[in-house]
Amino acid sequence: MTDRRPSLDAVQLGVYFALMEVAGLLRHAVEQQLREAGDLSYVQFQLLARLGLDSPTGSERMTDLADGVVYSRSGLTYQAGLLEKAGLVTRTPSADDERGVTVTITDAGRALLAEVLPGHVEVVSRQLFQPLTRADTEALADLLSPVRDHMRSSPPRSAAPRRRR
Amino acid sequence: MTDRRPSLDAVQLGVYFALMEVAGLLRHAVEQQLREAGDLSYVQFQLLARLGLDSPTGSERMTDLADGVVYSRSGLTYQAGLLEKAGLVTRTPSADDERGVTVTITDAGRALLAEVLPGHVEVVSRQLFQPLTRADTEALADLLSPVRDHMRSSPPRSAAPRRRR
DNA sequence: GACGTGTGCTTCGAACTCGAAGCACTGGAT
DNA sequence: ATCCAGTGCTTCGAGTTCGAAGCACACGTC
Repeated sequence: MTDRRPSLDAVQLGVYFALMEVAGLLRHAVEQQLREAGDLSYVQFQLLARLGLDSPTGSERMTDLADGVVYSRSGLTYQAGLLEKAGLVTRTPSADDERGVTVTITDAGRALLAEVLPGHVEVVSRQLFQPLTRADTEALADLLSPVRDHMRSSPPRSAAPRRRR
Repeated sequence: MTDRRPSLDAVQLGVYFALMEVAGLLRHAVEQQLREAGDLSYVQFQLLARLGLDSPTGSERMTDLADGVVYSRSGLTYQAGLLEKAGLVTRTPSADDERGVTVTITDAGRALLAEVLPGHVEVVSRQLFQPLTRADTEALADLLSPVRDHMRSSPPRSAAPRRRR
């Protein structure tokens, strides 16, 4: 019988730390650029990108958005409020489910997104992909995908068990 | 002449998003475990781990710590204060440089670190490495290392230009 | 050895973040 | 039809985060 107690060897620890450090540094670099280019926080950019680029309709429900960007629901309410105040998105009650709120990107939102995107891409390109060959990038994609899928299968934040009353 | 304007293709975009999502989800999972096991935030754990595991002496200067965990200096002052109040680290003026502050992990800090580490490792192991083979892990290590080194070479946070007076 | 720029850390205020609790609607069971 | 547990979102309070400004020391030049 093998050791049930999982442990991490040096390589694994290295990967873990490197992953977190890379993500942290990248996020930082990106955050700075976004702040300068469009006065957006990273989260706000993520929300706009998700609505403007990933979603065919430009709309999504709050919870899906929150899970998509790995963010707390209450935090999303706050950020969505800011974006709405800035006229970049609109919030409307969902058609089918009266509880739900649908967030939709506005034309102004799309315009701002288009404005900051080149610089954003530039930073990511330089920081993340410069040291990687084409083949490296593809290898990385193949390695990260299963991990992401695996992690997603864990119950998402929104499914956090509620306190028993 | 190739296009000077960097752009990201679908694969690169996927890698970028996957990377950030994986890091975010992993951080979350780990954060929960740490909170339950030892009432530590992720940052606090990182600080203790860096002092207790990476540093031979168990000490490091504030700025190095801040850069190491990708964190603002002022934030580090705050967290170091909390850790000190909890008796997990000590802060003493540096011997050679009167401006510097050396942070050192205490025995209590080491004890707590040892206590939460197994659970931490367990979470990382399950969330991050379960879908990866041994070879995958090594490949990932080889891919992330150059990226991390590349990013580190950019001026660190602490070197942020100060406002001209 | 006095000056002045640079660096290390802290303080400060404002903004952000989170989970818990609360409110509103849904959908299945009775 | 009524209940009630489940879900979607917001509100709330407490804690955290950041950059800018401030203070103290270091190290170069003169």
